[in-house]
Amino acid sequence: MSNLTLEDVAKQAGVSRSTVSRVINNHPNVREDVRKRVLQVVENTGFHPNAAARTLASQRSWMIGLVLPRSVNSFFLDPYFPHFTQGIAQACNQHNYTLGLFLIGTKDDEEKIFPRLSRKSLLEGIIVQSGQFGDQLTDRLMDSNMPLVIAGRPFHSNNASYIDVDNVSAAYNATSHLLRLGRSRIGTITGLANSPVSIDRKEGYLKALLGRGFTQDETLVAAGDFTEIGGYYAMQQLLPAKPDAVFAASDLMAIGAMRAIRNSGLRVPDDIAVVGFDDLPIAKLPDHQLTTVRQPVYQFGFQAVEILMDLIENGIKPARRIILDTELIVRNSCGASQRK
Amino acid sequence: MSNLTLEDVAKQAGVSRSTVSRVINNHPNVREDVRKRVLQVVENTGFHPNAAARTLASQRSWMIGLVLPRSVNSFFLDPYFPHFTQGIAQACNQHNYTLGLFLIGTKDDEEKIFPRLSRKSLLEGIIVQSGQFGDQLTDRLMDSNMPLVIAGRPFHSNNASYIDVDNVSAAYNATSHLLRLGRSRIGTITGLANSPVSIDRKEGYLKALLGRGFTQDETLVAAGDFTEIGGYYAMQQLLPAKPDAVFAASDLMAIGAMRAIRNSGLRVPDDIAVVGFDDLPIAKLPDHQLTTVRQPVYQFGFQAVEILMDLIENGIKPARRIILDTELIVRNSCGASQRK
DNA sequence: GTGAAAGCGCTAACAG
DNA sequence: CTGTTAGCGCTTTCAC
Repeated sequence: MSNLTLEDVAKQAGVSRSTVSRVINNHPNVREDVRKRVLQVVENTGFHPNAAARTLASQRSWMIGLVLPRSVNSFFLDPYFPHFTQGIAQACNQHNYTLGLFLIGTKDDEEKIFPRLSRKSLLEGIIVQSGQFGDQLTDRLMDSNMPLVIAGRPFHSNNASYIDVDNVSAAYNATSHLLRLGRSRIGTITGLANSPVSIDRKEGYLKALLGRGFTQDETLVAAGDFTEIGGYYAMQQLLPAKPDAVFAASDLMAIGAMRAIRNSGLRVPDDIAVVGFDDLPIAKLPDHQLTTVRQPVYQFGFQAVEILMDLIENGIKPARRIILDTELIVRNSCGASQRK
Repeated sequence: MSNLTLEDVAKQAGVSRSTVSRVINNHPNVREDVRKRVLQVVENTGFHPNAAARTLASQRSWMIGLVLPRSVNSFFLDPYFPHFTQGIAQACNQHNYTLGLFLIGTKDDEEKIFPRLSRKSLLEGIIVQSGQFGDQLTDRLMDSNMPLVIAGRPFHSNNASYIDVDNVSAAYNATSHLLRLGRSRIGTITGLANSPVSIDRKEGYLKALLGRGFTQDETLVAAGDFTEIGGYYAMQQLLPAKPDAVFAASDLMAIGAMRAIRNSGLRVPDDIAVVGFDDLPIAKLPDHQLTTVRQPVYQFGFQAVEILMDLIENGIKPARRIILDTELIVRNSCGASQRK
């Protein structure tokens, strides 16, 4: 099928290999009729340049990688990731890049895959999902001087480029909203322990409470893991503390929490108001009507790619940092509608 | 960092480039002490072979692609896909292959991406999700004589390799189960129109009904699209026909259907029994307790890769066909537990 | 068991 | 504007 080479096309078009190369790479300095003639042959023969040869000669692979470290095990549980991936894939399509997907399952995988990630001959750049503290892969990637964009601020941001939302103020706003609605025993369900997202969201939550003169109450804080079931258990843990509201660090956990609340015979939002984080499509289902912090997940992925392109084209320093806006979407689960 | 070449390593180890090549490729015919010496240098220098050069010289890229055609727009809505992708990714890790992800969004994407897929210089093989009828991409891929595994039987299986579950008997069993429980007005919510999965599952459903002497009743058939909301609407459409059971072609649709049933003031399973398809983690949530057909989604992905490896190593003919087993998982939504 | 040499198919100066 | 000429870094005969 496609064992044609530049040379073959050149011969058929009666020009040199270089000219064909110029044509397929859209270089100027080719006479219009020659260009047409070559294009014609390319069309007729169905010629496509050999990717490996092109990469080798030009030192550009037109490929980037999306890496999900081991600690991010919710890839297939949290709808967040498919959306995020979708944004990345679309941006790649638009920029004519190929996307490599690296889901790290085990320590072993990590060892095997790392060399593939860090050698420029395969990837021109990497987007890595920020994970938990102690995630060595991210650290090693940061040291590899590959163009790298971290999705979500990393632990040590030593000059690394990343994209994030302002989790602290988002959580602050969400919690403040509950306070304004008159709730006074507000709990929180945090995300995966030791991850920057979780830490930041908890910080925003606390800031709102302390700012209103409340004191920190550890019985109102429960650890989740970003999963629905994790939210369910965390809520069960919270119930004895008699909260009248809860801020969950993800929609999935908020939904789990609502389930736990209802199972215990209480009502949402009458007895306990709930606010989530993400605004995934499920949040707006009539069953949930979840008040939540909307973050532009798709955009998040899309822009991560654009930052990466910038890094690739213009060098990795200075580090680029982008903070996307969030928005509080008020539905019924927080009880706002009932006050009117 | 890694601008080292074989030549550099060779020099440092006092051998020739070929020998180093043999060592890093685990070829026999290298004296043990030489091998050790070379390995030592490789270790010290952190040498990693250039992927592009290797691909060019050996004509092997050690990379496969996962392609989701345009008609498969539920990638980020249906948890099915992340699970499937996870299986593929794990298998790739195990076999030391790199996975390329190609999410086709528009006709334009398709045109741009197709050449990347069909030239062997980038990918050694492809897994494509079977989509709707008229999905040109899949047809073109089948014609490209690239090693290709279709996930879910394609429309025209002209000698293509694919992996699937026996949707007809799975649906037959699910429906028969409802019949055995005494239900007599069983509706179905089909998947995306014009897709083999949907057709097969509907066929199994009908077969069970007809086999029991029922006649086909079109008012008991509603079209969904594999989404939750699609299942919801489809169920609303079904309600006037007063079904006492419904078989949905996916868990997500089954969940949407249950929501519609409850919203209309009816109970599951008392008034209407529900059976789904997939057995995703959400199916077992206490809210749903969904009786469903379990298909091994992760395995599906994993084995798709293994078939592909076989195609790559041993030639694409004859076509390989694998049908995975399903299992009916009985929970509460079908009403089985209440009969005892 | 090891080295020399010839590519793999393309890009990119450099001449002309 | 076009062709010639070197590579890009590796694999793989083929001698020795």
